[in-house]
Amino acid sequence: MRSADDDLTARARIRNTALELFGAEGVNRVSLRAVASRAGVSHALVLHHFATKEGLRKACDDHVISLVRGGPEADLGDTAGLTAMLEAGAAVRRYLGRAFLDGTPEAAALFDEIVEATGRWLEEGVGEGWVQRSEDPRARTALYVTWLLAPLAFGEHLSRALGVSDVHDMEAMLRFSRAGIEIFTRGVFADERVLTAWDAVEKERGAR
Amino acid sequence: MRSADDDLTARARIRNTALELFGAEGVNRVSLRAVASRAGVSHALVLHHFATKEGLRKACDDHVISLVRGGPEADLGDTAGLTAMLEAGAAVRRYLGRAFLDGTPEAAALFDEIVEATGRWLEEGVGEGWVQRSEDPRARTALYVTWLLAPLAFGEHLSRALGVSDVHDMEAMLRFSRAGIEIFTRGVFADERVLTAWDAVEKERGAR
DNA sequence: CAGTATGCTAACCAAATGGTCAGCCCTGAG
DNA sequence: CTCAGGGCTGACCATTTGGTTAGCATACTG
Repeated sequence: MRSADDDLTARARIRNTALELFGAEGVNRVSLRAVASRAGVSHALVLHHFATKEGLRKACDDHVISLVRGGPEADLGDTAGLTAMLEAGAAVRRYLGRAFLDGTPEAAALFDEIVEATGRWLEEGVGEGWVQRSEDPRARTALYVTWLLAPLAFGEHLSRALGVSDVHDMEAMLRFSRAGIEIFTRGVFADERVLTAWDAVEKERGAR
Repeated sequence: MRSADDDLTARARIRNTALELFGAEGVNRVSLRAVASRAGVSHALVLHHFATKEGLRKACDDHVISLVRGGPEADLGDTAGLTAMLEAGAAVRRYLGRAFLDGTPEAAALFDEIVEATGRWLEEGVGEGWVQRSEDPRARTALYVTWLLAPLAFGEHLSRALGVSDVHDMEAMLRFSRAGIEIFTRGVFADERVLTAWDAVEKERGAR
C-alpha cells in the first residue's frame, strides 16, 4: 500500500490520506496537520495544494464521486448503484457515508442523481411487470435509495449485529445485501395486517 | 418554547440546548461557548455542571436514550421502536441520528438492544405466521433495524427527494413510513429474478 | 447570627487549529 | 550558466478551543 503510494504525486497522496482519515474519523475531527504528517509532508504543503481545508474536503468529494460515477459499469441502472458501492474500497465507502451525513452539496447532488436514476429504473420495472406497483412511487424510490445507502452510515452497528469484526468486511457485506434483496423480493410481513394497522392509525390521527 | 425553558433548571436548559445544537450541527462542530451563550449562561457554568464536553455529550446521550426507552409505550415490540422515533421531537431524532453515526458506546448499546427486541419480535411473527421466514434471520433483523433508523441519518436527503422543506416534517415522516411498510409488506420486486441474479453473481464470485 | 454549601461568573491558561509568508531546492528552458 | 517557476518547508500568527481557578452572591442550616 505504501509502496504503491510512493508512485503518486504528493498531491494525490495527500488527497488519499485525507480521504482515509476523513472517512474514519469525520472531517472536523481530523486536523490538517494530522493529514500532513500521515502523508509524510509538511502541513503547509497541504494548504499549498488545496488552499483551505474546505478545498481539501471538496477535492476528496470530487474524487470519490468520480469513482462512484465512473465505476466499472457506466450504467447506474441494473442494481442501481449498489454494485458500485460494493466494489468501492472500504475507505471510499466510509467517506461516502460521512459525506452523506455531513450533507455536503456534492453528496446531495450525488444522492439526487441516484434517486433519479433509480426512479426511472423502478418505473421501467413497473412497466415491464417485474416491479410492484406502489401507491407513492416517489416516496418509495427515495426510501429505496436511502435503504441501499444505509449500511454506509450504520456499517459499524450492522457488523456488530452480525458478529463480524471488520466493519466493511466483504463477507458481511455480501450477507446483508443478500438479506436486503430477500426483503425487497419477498417482503418481511406475510400478510397485510401491519399495513392495515398503520392505515388505521393514520386515519385516527387525521380525525384527531 | 423559551418560556417553557425558563421553568427548567439551568442544568436542564444547558442539556436541552446542547441536544439541539449537537443534533443540528454535530458534536464537534459545536463549541461549549456556543451552547453556553445560546442557553444564556456563562461557558464556565457548562463545565461546572458537566465537568467536560464529553460529560455534556454523555448527559445528552443518556437523556435521549431514556426518552426513547421509556417512551409512551414501554413495549418496544409492536412496531419495534419506529413509533417511539416518530413520536420523539425533531431535535431528539436529529441527535439520535448523529449519535448512531458517531458510534458512541451508549448509541451502540441502544442499537443492540433494539436489534435484540426486534429479533424476538420477528421470530415471534414467524412462529405465528405473519412474518416471512428468512434464510438468514440474524442478517435480516439487523438490516431491518438499520432501515428503520436510516431516515434519522438521511433525513435531509430524504426530505429533499420528497420535495418537503423541513427535514423532520411530520407529513413527510408519515409518508415515507407508509412507503416503508408498503415495501415490508409487498416487497419491491414482483418476481424472484433479482434474487436469482444475485445468487448467480455470488456463485460466480465463489468460483473465482 | 455565623457558617457553609450551591449556582454562577469573569479572568485566565495552554494547546491546537487553520492560514500566511518568506524563502529554500531543484528542474527545465533560454 | 542563468534564471524562472513549481514543489516544498519552517517559522510565525490570530483565533478558538476545552479546561482551571478564585471569588461573588444567594439561600439554607446550625
